[in-house]
Amino acid sequence: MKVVLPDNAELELPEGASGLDAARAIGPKLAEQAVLVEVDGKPRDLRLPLANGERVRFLTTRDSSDPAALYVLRHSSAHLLAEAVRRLYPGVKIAIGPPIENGFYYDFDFPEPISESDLERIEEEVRREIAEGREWSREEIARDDAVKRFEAEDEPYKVELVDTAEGDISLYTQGDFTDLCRGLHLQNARPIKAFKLTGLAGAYWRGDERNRQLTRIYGTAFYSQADLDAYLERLEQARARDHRRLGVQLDLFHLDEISPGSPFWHPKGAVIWNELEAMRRRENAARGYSEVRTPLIFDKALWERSGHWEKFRENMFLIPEDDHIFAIKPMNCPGHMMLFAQQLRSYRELPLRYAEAAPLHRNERAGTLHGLTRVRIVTQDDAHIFCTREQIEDEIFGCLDYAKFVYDLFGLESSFELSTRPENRLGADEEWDFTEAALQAALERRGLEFSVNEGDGAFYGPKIDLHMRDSLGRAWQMGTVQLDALTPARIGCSYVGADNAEHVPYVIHRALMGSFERFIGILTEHYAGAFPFWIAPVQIRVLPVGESHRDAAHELAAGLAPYRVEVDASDDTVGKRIRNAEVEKIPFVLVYGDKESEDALAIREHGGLKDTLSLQEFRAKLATLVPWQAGAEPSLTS
RNA sequence: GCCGGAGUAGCUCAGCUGGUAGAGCGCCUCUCUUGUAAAGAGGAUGCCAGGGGUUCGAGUCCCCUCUCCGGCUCCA
Repeated sequence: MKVVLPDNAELELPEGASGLDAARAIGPKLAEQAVLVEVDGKPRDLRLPLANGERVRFLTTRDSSDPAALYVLRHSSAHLLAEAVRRLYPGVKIAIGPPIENGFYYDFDFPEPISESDLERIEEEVRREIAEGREWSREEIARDDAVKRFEAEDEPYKVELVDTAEGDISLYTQGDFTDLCRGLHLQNARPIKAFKLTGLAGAYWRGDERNRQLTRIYGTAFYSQADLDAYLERLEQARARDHRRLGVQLDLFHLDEISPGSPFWHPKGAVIWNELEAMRRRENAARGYSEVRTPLIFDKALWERSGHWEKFRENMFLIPEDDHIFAIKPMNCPGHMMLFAQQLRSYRELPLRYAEAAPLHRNERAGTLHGLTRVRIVTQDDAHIFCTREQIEDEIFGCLDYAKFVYDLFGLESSFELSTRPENRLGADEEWDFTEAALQAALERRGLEFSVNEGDGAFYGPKIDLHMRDSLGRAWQMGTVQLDALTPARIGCSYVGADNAEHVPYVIHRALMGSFERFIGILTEHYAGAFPFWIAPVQIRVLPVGESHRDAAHELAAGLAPYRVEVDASDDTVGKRIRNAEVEKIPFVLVYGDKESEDALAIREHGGLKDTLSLQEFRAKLATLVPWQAGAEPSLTS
């Protein structure tokens, strides 16, 4: 048989030859260094046979940053970890140990709990294994034999995995350790040049909290020590962008245990908030939304009608009052629907778009709070659009266009996800066919790349979510656009159609930034605290050189209205005051002394770029930095 | 809610095996009046998260609670 190499050359091989055989046929060095073979673009274990006509490409230890090559390295590292743990902790049961984005983990059921201090000795044991040398071999066995084998070893988790595994059962063995595993694995442990255990955590068996909690050991591995060092360095830098750290450093907000998950916004943080709020109002007005205000607390009766009482009560803050109970709203929808339902509505009023950025409260489970990204007070840039069936696609399109406008304004990279009908749902399949198609059509019409999350929609309709990552790579949901064909009827929303009959409107729930709290958290990390001019808490700082320049500096600052300008007339040296402004990440510093005048301002941008401009020129430059002043008037793209 | 870790000055952190608390930055005062990332000198600052216990004596050891951190689970 023949296989095709990347340069299109054909390689003649005996029937049934493996990837490793092919590598040997090309050269001993390649065979030694190969870690996997890509067949028609898909990774395959070197030990598996190739077939006639397949296009092959070898990845070697030199492809040290290739995700597939790292995956193999880390998968094998996980097996070394399991071997070490079994040797050091007799009686431990092993569960699963896959490679993940930046490393790998392995889940164990320890007879006695272990702590972080144990990691060091486990790590040493793995290093010893690597030094001693390990080779992996692969075998395929019958399902029954696999069950017997793991029962004999008293490995109940493995038995369960064999039971639910699909396809052939394969085993990989290194040293005296054999694991149920689909692969792929290295030929031997030599390529593992850097190995590090990074953490310890609890994790439920099969990700279900009703199951037993296992101990998960996280680690990472690289093809070189330098790669590991670089990875740790990147992590360190990412921590410097962490909004929780920057929030305190830049005096934006703080949290206090007197009200967990509820930030205190300091003056500088409030400036950012208010700029976002101004943007929200300006855009909403331009895009045909009406601002409304609805109560913060409602009688439990409303939540019973909306369905929240049944589904969301655990997350609601309740206020008992004599013989009935109020609840602080965790969402705006019921209030907006009450508002809609208060009058007899005509189809001529639709689409009707209600916007409200009210503070919502959600009693999140203890242990889930996280800086600004997981809070108990959630101020969504919320809106509800009441529309007819025919208007759905256009309205979804409008939401997506708006979302894109907001994200582009900040240069944020987001991913759109379409979530479709869940198993547990209400409504006929034809209805879901229609609504899912409408959402997809809107996504395509707006030209957005999106992924599909099958079965992850709400029980009342499909949705489109926007996700972003924080500085440490954790994904957070930001915006959401959801179609709801159920709640409006429950609250009693209806309108009179052209046919003079009563109809229930569809409602689109949508928040684009998501919440101000989370959005500012993500923005802080995105900009590493150096906010763009238009939302910077302090936009310009004027530094009078000496005492005699202070009055002129104040005049200059006044002349720069309405920008947010401060004069730093403290006794510190000019050098120190510049440093302070840099540390505070203020966009512009004007040093004002004998050499400066309105015709010649000494301008320093954050980062050190210097320029001399007249006041007029400087103002013209500033105007270009404010999106809606620079002629970027909002417009519906279509 | 679960597993593991941590809470010391406004911030970042030191405080070994128990003997009553420290540094740098910041803050205050004084001197200097500054030219593009740190002038100099002096000073103040703590319920050592909260509560209970062991001890002659607890920041340090034990127990409980709260909060935070890393995960898991959850997340309309």
